[in-house]
Amino acid sequence: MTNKVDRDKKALEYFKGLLQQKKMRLTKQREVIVRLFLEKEGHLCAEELYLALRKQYPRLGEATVYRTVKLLKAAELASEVNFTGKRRRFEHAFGHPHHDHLICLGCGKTEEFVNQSIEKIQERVVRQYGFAPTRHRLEIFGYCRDCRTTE
Amino acid sequence: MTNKVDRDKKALEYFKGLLQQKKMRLTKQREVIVRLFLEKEGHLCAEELYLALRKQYPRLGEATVYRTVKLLKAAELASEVNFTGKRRRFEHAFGHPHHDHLICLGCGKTEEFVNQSIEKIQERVVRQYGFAPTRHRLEIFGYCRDCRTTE
DNA sequence: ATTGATAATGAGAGTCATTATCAATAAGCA
DNA sequence: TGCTTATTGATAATGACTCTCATTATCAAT
Ligand SMILES: [Mn+2]
Ligand SMILES: [Mn+2]
Ligand SMILES: [Zn+2]
Ligand SMILES: [Zn+2]
Repeated sequence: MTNKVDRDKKALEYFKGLLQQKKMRLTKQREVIVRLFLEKEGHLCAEELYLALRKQYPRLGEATVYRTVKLLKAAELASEVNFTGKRRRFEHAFGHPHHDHLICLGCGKTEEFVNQSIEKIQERVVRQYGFAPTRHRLEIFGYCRDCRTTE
Repeated sequence: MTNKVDRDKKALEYFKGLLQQKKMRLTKQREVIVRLFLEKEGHLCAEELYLALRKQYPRLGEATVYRTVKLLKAAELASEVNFTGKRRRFEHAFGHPHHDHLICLGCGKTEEFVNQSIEKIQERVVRQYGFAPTRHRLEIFGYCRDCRTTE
């Protein structure tokens, strides 16, 4: 049962390893962006990371955050979600297995779920179509317990 | 077994009815845009409709197409999809029941499927979370029969 | 430690898809 | 056939990135 702290540490080490392997450099900027991304939970966008970091690092550029977040995705430390059609958001992927989402249209809250039966049936579906899947997303929009009208 | 022609005719009538009901006007532009949308199959975007129509109607404005397509969605004649994160696309909704998608990352082709077991299990999932769903999307990305490498 | 090659950064310009603005036009009812 | 006003088309504006490029910083080799 690895806890968050351990996982984040491993994730960072993994990221550093990848950079070396690809002859990319571990810059101060990349480090602080990755650290903040790992520390925070939920679905973050580049701008949020940028705004949170600019206080302590006023010289940090927004483009660098966009670049780093893209890098994180390529490194599979982050996976992208986009529920609203507006901003791209990123969630932890390192040590976080696949899951699907319930998205509340009232308060914006999201819940994660996994259902093995659904996953299994999907395998059958793709087989029927001769389709070789690489990833999928199942997103259910509606109203959470707190937001649904109780009538 | 209503055929496409009948369904499209009904869809157009329904649209006209809605306009009247909302004291909106049935303009020449709206009519040709809706007609083309209904006539074409697949996932269309505003630009494609615009480009196809500008030949015959060179004075048509692109903004009008964007506006009309939004109207079509509000009228539930169209439903929106966005597989790539780029352009918004619209597919027929009138007389076309819910379905999910297989999207080929090789050739861009999409296939539609419905699986009642998956739909049923989703109902169980949302019940568990006290969630009141309004809609969902299940999109499976990968490679179709023609595009998958046969190794 | 110092150097040097070059990867990365920051500021701002550019892009793309879409939306807003607004004067001119045209539905549709009287 | 007017009259009211919803709608249009041209264009400006916007949001969310992405690119450009001169400057800076990393890091392997000395
Ligand atoms: Mn999630
Ligand atoms: Mn479809
Ligand atoms: Zn809610
Ligand atoms: Zn294909």
